[in-house]
Amino acid sequence: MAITPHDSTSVKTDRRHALIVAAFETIAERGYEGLRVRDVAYQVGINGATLHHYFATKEVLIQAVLVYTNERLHSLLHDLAGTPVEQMREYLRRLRLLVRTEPELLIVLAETNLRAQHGLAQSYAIQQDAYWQNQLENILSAGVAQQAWGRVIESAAMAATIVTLVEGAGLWLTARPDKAEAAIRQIEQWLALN
Amino acid sequence: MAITPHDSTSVKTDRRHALIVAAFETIAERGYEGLRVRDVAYQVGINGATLHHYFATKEVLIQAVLVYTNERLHSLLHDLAGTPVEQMREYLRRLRLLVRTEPELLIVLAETNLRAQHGLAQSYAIQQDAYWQNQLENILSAGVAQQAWGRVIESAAMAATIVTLVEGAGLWLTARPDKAEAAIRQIEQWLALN
Amino acid sequence: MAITPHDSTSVKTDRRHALIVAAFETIAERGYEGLRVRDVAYQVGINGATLHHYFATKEVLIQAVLVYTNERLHSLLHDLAGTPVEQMREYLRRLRLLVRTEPELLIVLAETNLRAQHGLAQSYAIQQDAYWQNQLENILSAGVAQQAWGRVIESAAMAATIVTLVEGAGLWLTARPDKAEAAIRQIEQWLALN
Amino acid sequence: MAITPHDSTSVKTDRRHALIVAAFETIAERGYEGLRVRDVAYQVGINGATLHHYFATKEVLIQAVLVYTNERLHSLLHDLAGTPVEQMREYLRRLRLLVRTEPELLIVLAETNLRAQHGLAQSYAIQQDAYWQNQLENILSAGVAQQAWGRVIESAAMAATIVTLVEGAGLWLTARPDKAEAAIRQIEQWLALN
DNA sequence: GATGAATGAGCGTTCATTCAT
DNA sequence: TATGAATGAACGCTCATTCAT
Repeated sequence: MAITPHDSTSVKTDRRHALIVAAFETIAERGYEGLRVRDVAYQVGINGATLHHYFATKEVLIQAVLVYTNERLHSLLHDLAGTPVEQMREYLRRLRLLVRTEPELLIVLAETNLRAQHGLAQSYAIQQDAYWQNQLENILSAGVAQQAWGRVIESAAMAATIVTLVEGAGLWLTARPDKAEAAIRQIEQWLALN
Repeated sequence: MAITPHDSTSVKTDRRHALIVAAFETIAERGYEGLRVRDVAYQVGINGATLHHYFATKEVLIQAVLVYTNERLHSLLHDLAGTPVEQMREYLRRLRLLVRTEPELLIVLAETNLRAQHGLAQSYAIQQDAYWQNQLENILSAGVAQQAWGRVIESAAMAATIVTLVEGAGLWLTARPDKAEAAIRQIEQWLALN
Repeated sequence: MAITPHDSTSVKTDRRHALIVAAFETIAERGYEGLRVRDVAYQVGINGATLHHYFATKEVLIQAVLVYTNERLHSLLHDLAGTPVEQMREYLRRLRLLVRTEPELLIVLAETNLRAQHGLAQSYAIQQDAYWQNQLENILSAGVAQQAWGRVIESAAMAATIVTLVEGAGLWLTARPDKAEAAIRQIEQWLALN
Repeated sequence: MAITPHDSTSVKTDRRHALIVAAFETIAERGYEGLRVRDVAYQVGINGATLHHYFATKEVLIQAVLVYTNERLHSLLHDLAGTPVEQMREYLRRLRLLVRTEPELLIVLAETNLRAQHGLAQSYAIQQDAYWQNQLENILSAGVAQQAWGRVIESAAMAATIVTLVEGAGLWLTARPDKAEAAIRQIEQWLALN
């Protein structure tokens, strides 16, 4: 049987990751308003001071959460195969799953975008939002070339609308999760995917 | 005829209102995260302790801001006259004006709805959101009866979509005000108002 | 019998003064290294947070201690009457008294000057030191004009030497108080005052 | 002939010495108030924890700095040859050089003596100070026996004055280096060495 | 009603020290 | 010997709230 030494590098990475996730969950649950570094540390079973080994300041931790959040969000766009119609169908399928199993993601996204309106990490938020919209636009315009959507649509405007709508639904994922479902159904209708 | 001095009741009311407005503006600028009762008090020229004569706790002040915000928001729906088409046209005109001249309103709405996801004043937020959506739905269904929208629409879904879309745009009013304009234009297109 | 209401202004001034004195004494006893705002507050019987009502930051408190220290030190130079010889005699008498009854003053002066070498409040320290030296030089040169010192002295150099010597003695007031006495005796000898 | 690698004892000694020097320089630059063991360790290229292999506690490191400082200071008294006049001339020449090229030494001495007033390593400071004064007194009294100083001086008092004056000048080496030069010139004048 | 003073609880952060590897 | 990880105790400071005047 092979020796499987615990790789010390990954231990550190793991703990960093655990802290990011704990902070992420705290933000989802209590918002930035309720984020306390001590609590985050306790959640992963370490002392409040130890957290500063991994993240020099609270703000650095938050930035790591931002990256984590956008990575997860953008991963919904990865490896979409087939025709534009198939790609959008798959994308909306993933979105639906996300809303049901990981609503925290869209909540944290909302928290982050709102925070950006007050100047914190604003340019990063804008950039990530633009990336999302562009990716959708690419799929949509490919479909337009094939007259795939069953009606005339303007790719850029539709992409913007989808993004804004999903972001708006993210504001309500705890209190009114049905709003997200309604939004997704609406998108399906616009693209004649139902 | 007797002199009618500014009676003390209205003085109190005025000051309460001034405090609500100051809190509202602070939330718009810095978010709930950056709301300090002392700052609010200083903005209206009173001592931080004096504020507690008007609002027992910070939370009570915030609730008053909630009421104020929703009143202003719902006032966009007041006195809409004429046909459903005219009513929607007027409503969107008002919305456009709001976005340009008082973006704070939608920003505070976003802050508030997000906060409600963490359990604070959640039922109130749900109720106000439902009121907004219902009012729109009423206009839209009246239009449907007259085949006013140039195409087949489902009133309830359309009302929900409009509300969610505007709320989503509210997340971006500082960093990307163009998103709100795009959303409104999109709504006009759905309703064939352009 | 007259009513003697407790003047609220002086209450605030008194507490500010008490905090300055408490900080002064802490510095004398433990140095800047051992100065804790909480301890200072507790010494005057108030909560650590309350101290910040009177001094916004620790640094502001320290600056107030600096002013207090230099005022007390320079007060030794006030109202020196008579001939230059009499003035110096009186000055050294006061210095001797100070060393015996309030050695803290010269210790805090040493702490402060040393701290200034690391850049903190340096210009203030230089200015206060220059004032001290100038005042002495004025007396000494007046005496020179009257050939009062029994021998030829160079006023500026003598003033500088006296100041530096007293400051050096201040480094030892706890462990070797005799060094201050020796220094003063030495000065008397230079000026033929004994 | 066998290879004689840098034996481990001297490696350890070297590193200890490097740490002492680094601590010494940090104290000169930022005072005891600004001394951080981590910083000292990083300056010599080791981890903060590793420093504790060489010095069990911060206080032990500081004591080593004390010894180092006094050794360097007393080395100015080594190998003074010739007549008392020649010895004092040489001593003051060295002192002048020290002030210009290694002001840190007198600054750290001041920091250390001041710290001793608060009870830390007090007896050691007293002892070292006494040694310095005695050595000077020996030279001065030898000169007195030869009527070397051009005037009547009291060896013990003069030695004490010189030490205190130099210590006082040490308080100002950064902000007012001219004070040290003035002090040395004054000493030369007292001993008719100019 | 209005205020200055006061407070307790808590916050993000620092740092000398310990310890398993 | 050397280190990264971890910790407890503390620090300066903030803030909503209370209270006597």
